[in-house]
Amino acid sequence: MGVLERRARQKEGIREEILEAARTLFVKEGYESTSIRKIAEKIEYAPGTIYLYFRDKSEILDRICEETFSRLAQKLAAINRDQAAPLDCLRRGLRTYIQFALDNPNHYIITFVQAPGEVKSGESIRCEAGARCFNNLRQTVERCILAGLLNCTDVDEVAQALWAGIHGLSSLLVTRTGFPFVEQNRLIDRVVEIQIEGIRAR
Amino acid sequence: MGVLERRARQKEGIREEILEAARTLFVKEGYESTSIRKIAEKIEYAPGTIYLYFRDKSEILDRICEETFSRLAQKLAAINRDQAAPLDCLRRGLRTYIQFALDNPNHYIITFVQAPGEVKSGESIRCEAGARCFNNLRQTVERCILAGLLNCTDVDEVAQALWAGIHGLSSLLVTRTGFPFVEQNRLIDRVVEIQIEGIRAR
Amino acid sequence: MGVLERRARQKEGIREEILEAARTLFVKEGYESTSIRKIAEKIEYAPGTIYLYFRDKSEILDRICEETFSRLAQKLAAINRDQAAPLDCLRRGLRTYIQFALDNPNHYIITFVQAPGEVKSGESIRCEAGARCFNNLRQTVERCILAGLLNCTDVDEVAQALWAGIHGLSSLLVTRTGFPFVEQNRLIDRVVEIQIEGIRAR
Amino acid sequence: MGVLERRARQKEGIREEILEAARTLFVKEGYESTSIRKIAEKIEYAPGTIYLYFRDKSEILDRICEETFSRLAQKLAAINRDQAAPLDCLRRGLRTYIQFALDNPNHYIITFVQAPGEVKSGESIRCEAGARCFNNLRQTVERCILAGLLNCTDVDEVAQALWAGIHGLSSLLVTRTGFPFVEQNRLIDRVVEIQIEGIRAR
DNA sequence: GATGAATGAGCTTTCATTCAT
DNA sequence: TATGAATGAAAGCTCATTCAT
Repeated sequence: MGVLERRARQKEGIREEILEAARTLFVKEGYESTSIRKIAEKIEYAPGTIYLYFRDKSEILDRICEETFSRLAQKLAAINRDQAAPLDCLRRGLRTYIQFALDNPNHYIITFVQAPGEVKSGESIRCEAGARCFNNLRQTVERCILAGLLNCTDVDEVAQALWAGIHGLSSLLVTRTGFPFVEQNRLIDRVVEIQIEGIRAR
Repeated sequence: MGVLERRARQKEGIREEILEAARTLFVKEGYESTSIRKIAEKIEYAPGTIYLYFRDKSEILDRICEETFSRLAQKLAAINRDQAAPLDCLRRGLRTYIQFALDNPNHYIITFVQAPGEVKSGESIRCEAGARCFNNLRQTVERCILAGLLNCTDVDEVAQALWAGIHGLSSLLVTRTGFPFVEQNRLIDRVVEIQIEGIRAR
Repeated sequence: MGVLERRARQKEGIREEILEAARTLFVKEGYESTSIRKIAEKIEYAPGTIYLYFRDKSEILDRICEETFSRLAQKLAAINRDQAAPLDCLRRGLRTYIQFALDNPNHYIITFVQAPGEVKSGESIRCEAGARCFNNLRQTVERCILAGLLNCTDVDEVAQALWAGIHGLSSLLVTRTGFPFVEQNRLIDRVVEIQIEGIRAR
Repeated sequence: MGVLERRARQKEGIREEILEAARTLFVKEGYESTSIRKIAEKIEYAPGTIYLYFRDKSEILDRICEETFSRLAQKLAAINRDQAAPLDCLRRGLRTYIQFALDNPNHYIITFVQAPGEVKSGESIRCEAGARCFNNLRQTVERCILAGLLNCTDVDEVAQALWAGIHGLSSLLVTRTGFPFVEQNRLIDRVVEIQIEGIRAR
């Protein structure tokens, strides 16, 4: 891409370009191995330019995580607003979560998989944002319990258990790409059904 | 004890010290952020000394992963050999896996959580070793299916779904230590029961 | 030299400064013993700065050799174009070669004296460039042979023998500076005359 | 080679083994790139053992050079003692020098080619030893002059010019092994004849 | 806003050398 | 005599970051 074309880009788009480039590189090379230089090269700007948009490298990571949480929370909130049968809502919520991970593997890995200890700053921010995200799942579970559909009445216990199930599948699918998984949709169906069947009152 | 023997033990001791220091730092700071210098400092040796025991940095990681897989595989194999009711075996296998993660959080994170892409060398070795590890779970599932106890007859499908469930819980518990989980044992019980109830034939 | 003075230097001169410093050090300390740090120190810049101008250490060496070959080839080519008596051309060519070595001892040592085996990269490039350089001498010899002036008609044999003679003198003069040579010009005259007399038809 | 065989070697042979291994490595890898460790490995001893025989690395280099000069000087002295026709003696001296270089390329490169500046210690020793070596050639030249056979009566001037010629050929042949030289014996004959013809009185 | 030259600290790794055994 | 563990220094190189322009 030539200089002129680059100049023609929307100026306010640079921030997004940086985030996108960083996201890709953070996952492909790892956060530590991704240098500001490489990000700058990818978007064809000088290294110094990055610092006009972000305080430092870790802030880029923070923004990526925030953005991820926010987008996932939005998707889950939409399901919450749905008036369908609670158990169907829950099922759809689980699927939505998994699908989000598959659709945004880079986002997911950076935000949900990488151990927080690997990153210096912004941890609390991300945890709080993660909690907001988690609350959507929690509310759907609550509706199921209020409707007497579950075999356990502790909202948090169930919500956390479900989160564990779908996070496990999501993280394995996006990080262990070399593993010989059975056909993906079948596996997703199975995991979701196990969770639903496993909590249903009988 | 002869001089040679004592020397050999001393040497072995330093090796272990290095591995232990590395394990801690790899998790606290991440593999990339952990420098040989920092490991050497922690055990109060000169940086060069590390190279008397390990070819390079990645070999340290390889040894840690190998050790982890090997220890977990051993635990799971023991359960496989048990002649108890298949479903009980399975239940115990799931618990054992989770407990292993809780007992060896550093091992678990490095080996199972960190995205393989973050690490250059030894990947295939670790993946193969991981597969061996997974096979133990698979065999237990097979026994359950042969006994007609499950609602699904695809061994791999079930085994992978179960792995997802327990890996999800394990990784969340060891990496999201700041998250307000419900009482740990209760959560573990719940997750295990969900998986078992979710696959049981009715 | 102070910081201000350094700042005042032409930016485009830094490349040359690096090359000059490297040339000196490569000869004084040897290529291997010359560290990037030492080069940087000599020109009063940070080590990393070198890498803004050269990909790595061997590229500095490559540039120095290239430059040397190119400059010598140019000088020799000029003599080739001369229409004087062939034997006079040849005599002048030999003198020019020796004078070049004396005028650029560092260039000469690095490019012609240091054993190629000591250096890993760029070897073929330098050998090829050296061959181009040698061809100029070869052409002058050819003219002498075609004019029936020599006692041997094998162009390569004569050219290589002459090269040996003048390279021997050049390399001794620039490397064995402590040796009690007779007065330099007299020695040069003698060597050149020996070569010319030694190949002349009688 | 096993440990037992190694133990069986003559103890006083270790010094020689070290020198031989060092000689090979110094030329193949360069002095700087040859580590004490590599020398020790090659002879299957511990690094520390080297220091029982040599004060430091540079002393190894010194001993190699000394040995080389001594052996060459011996060969040339033998020719000096010969009572043949002076010019024949000289011719044989030149050939002997070149043949020595070809027979001991490693020795020759280390001692005569590598710029003295590349090496820190022992320089004066080697130069002095080199001078002793040179004196043999000088004496043969003197005999030729006393017999009125040469076109120049300055012993040093002629001797140094001859040294230049044969050193040039020798160093090119042993260092530029990739260069497409004409058949070696023909080239040697030519160079020797050029030197002899170039100094002969007419 | 954007540049890119420059820095200083840090990296992994190798080295010559020492010394207790 | 010989070992080999250990060291401190230094290597080549990359980094996040700054700042004059």
